[in-house]
Amino acid sequence: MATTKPLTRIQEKNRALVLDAALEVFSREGFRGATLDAIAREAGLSKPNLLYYFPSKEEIHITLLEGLVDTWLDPLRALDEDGDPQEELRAYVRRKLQMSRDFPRESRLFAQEIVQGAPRIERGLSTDLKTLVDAKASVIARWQKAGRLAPVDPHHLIFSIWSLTQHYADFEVQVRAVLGPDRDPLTEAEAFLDTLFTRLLAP
Amino acid sequence: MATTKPLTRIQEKNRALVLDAALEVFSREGFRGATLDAIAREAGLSKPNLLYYFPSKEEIHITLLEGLVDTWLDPLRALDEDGDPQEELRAYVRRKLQMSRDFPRESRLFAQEIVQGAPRIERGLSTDLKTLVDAKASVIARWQKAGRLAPVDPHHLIFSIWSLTQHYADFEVQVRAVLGPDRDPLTEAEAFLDTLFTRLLAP
DNA sequence: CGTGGTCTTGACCATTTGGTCAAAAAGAAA
DNA sequence: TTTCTTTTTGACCAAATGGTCAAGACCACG
Repeated sequence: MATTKPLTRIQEKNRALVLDAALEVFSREGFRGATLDAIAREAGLSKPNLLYYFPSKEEIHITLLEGLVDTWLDPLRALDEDGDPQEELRAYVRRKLQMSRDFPRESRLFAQEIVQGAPRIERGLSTDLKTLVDAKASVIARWQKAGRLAPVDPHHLIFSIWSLTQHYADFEVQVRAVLGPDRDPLTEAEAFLDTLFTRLLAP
Repeated sequence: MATTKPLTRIQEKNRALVLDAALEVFSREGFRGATLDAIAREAGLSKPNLLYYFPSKEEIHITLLEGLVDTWLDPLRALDEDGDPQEELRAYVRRKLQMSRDFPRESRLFAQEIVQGAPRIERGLSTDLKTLVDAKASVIARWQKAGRLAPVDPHHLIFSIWSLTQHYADFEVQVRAVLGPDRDPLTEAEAFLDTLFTRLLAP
């Protein structure tokens, strides 16, 4: 097992610097489009210096994605079976939308990875992700069985939340192009999605 | 203006061959990840031969995207003001979902382009796309004013259709990973989305 | 046939890019 | 200061990649 040696202060700082720069570049250019030079420049380090902190471009990418999946699932984890079903789900939508607002780069990085067949995170997909989603789908199913929620397929309900919220981060350029420069997509989306899910979830 | 010379039969055939191969490779690997060698191999041509039909990698990509935007908007164009509002919109959803089933590569290619900021189709976005969407949004608004549709924001309604339907093509790997191998995502989606929009659109 | 255009390709090239290395420049510890 | 470790970098390298070119193969048609 990896006997993770404690990182020095400089290592701590510079690894974070690299990861942030890499997030910026990877999310903008994709894995293949991102160059080590570009990441190094963005991080304010020389290329060899960058490779002193990470052994390879791929390693940076993997590190980034691994940290991501967890954060990504947090809002779903917070779904509480003991709460009010409709309010719990609407709150989930709001949390996801908030992530599109606060972490668009992360959302796009993740989206690009999935669109390309998730070559670097298959593991996390079929295990961690599926496990959690199945568990929460069961919660939703129980709510429905108790008549507290409309009987729509729980898995697809979750997909719909993902797609509707992430759309505003991943396809931001398109949304802005269509709405024009004077409208605020995310604020409007919040109201729209609240209406949508209120109508969808009522028993 | 481009005095488009008539293409020979061989040109016709091989250009189509190249475009199909390019669609396959671009949609799988992204623009930067796709190599001319890979496209040539997929097309069954030599690299110089490929470049005999298209002057550059970028030109192939652009040709592909231009042909795409139109096809992409067809289902929306078909939205008919004189039809039944709810049925028209549900039919639009079905058509878009059908495209996710029939043309997932096209969907993914388009998605990747947008996620990366649409560097190669900005023109089409702020003109063609916006124009058409604004027009159809007006149609929806009139339907709503007549009390034939729930008063939800027309633009976001259209976004929701895009995101929900394209999700099944663009994030197919994720959807399959979560649903497991025995479920058919698209068939289930059709039923789910029909329910969703029935509930959302009722006045 | 032959001839003029179309199509195809092997060899080649310049640039980009991921990654290495040895040696210099900081730090830390004494 | 001295010494030992950690950081930093300029110079390089090999492979990959987009693209060129001249010459040959193929083809239509008078």
